[in-house]
Amino acid sequence: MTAAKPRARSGGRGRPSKATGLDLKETILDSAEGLFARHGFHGVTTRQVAAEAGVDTALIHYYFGAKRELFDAVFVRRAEILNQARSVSMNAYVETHGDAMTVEGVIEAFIDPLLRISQDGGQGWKSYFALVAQVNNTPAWGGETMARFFDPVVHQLVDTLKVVRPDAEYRDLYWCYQFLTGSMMLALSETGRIDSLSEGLCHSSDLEAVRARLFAYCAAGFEAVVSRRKA
Amino acid sequence: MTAAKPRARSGGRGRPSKATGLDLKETILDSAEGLFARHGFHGVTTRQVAAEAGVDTALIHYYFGAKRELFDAVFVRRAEILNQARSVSMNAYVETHGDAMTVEGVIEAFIDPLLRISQDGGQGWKSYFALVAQVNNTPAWGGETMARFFDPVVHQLVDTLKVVRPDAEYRDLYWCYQFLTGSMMLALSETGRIDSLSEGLCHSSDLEAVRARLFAYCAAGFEAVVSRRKA
DNA sequence: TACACTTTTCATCACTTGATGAAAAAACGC
DNA sequence: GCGTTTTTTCATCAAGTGATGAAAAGTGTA
Repeated sequence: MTAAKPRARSGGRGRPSKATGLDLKETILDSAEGLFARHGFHGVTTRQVAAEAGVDTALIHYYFGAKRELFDAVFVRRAEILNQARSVSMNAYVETHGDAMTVEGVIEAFIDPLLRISQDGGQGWKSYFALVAQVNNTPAWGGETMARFFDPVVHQLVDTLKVVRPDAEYRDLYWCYQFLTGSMMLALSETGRIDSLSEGLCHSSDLEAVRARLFAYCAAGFEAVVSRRKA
Repeated sequence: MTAAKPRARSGGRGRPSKATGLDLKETILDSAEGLFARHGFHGVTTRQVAAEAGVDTALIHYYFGAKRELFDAVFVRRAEILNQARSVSMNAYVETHGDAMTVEGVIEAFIDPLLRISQDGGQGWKSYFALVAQVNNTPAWGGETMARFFDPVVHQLVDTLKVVRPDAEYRDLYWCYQFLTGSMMLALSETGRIDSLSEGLCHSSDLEAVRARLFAYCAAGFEAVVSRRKA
């Protein structure tokens, strides 16, 4: 599809295209990311990745080894950026609000970085979120992969929520997190389903609409579960 | 794994194994369902399906044609049962409650049939829900598939909610439905992620715990979005 | 038994898959 | 320039892919 000429390098501008190998590596990761996001791990062949990156098949194995290692490289590339952004956001919220923290505020600090990155980060990030959503729903090996990369920041969320609502049970917090992540991931993956379902009334690419509703939605659901259990 | 002997028929009990073809067809669908649910469409080969069903590869093509048609047969087999159960449940709720309908009641009538079926329907249904969840997060062809089978009952939900909250905007209703379905599908697919995340505190197979929280969670989120937009 | 019909198996095809070793090309150090 | 190392291409392999036609086995009907 987006076929690249075999030897088109880094824009032909600025530095005299010194780094020959490194940006090809990134190009391969970009192509793999988009394809994996659309068709899943097994739905993509190394030849497709190579073709879209404008590169020989063997080069993929030269840089990344086996196909699964390529996938992991795609997954890990943005995971750390993501985790750091969320962690920073939540820490900032805790520091600036102190005793005035609210459930909705904490949830917003947890989700909003992802929305913002998706809005400002270009197509690569959108593909990545679709990829994560897919992995999240893969029973076979998705669970371990998600846990390996995203457990710490989730625990940070749960612990912060526990500070805001000290009488909440951890069981409830974890269940509510699961509900939250289901909604969030589906929104971030922008499947386009809501577009046809609502007959054009909503657009899954309209993350501003998500922002205007998701925080309040999750926070209210959250409070309801916690208080109901308390009663 | 669950290898079946090539000629083990319908339990060896009761009728003298008259229906030779039809129950083999079901056996193939069962095997395909489980494998597709775990590894996705592209992660499964017709040979694997045949092996687990204890059947020759060619028989799959004899009954279902191409691999994709097999997948569609798996998908459609339970979709109608599902839709009817939900439709019946919602109609019953509307009839029995009339003016006393609540948002939470409608949502429960929409979700609870799925939870009940998953609890009482055996492993086949659990696999099926995992499969649907996976399709729901597949950008390539998942959207059309979901729309084709599940749009009507969703519109029924949205319309009923509109009756309960006449001043709500359809845009909000559709967005809230998307949040709801993200949570619901993740819960139904029982990925096991919450088990390790909560360090044993929660179990994704515990649908009773889901029932005790999800309805209230979604309903409260719902009311919050609707009333917030009104203000 | 003979016949028609359906179901199941067997053998195989044309093609794709992930992967590799060796050669070629490019980049680098001097 | 020259030797070395890294990067990229080429040719190819062994295994597996979905699919099919023809034969075999089974089933029902006279």
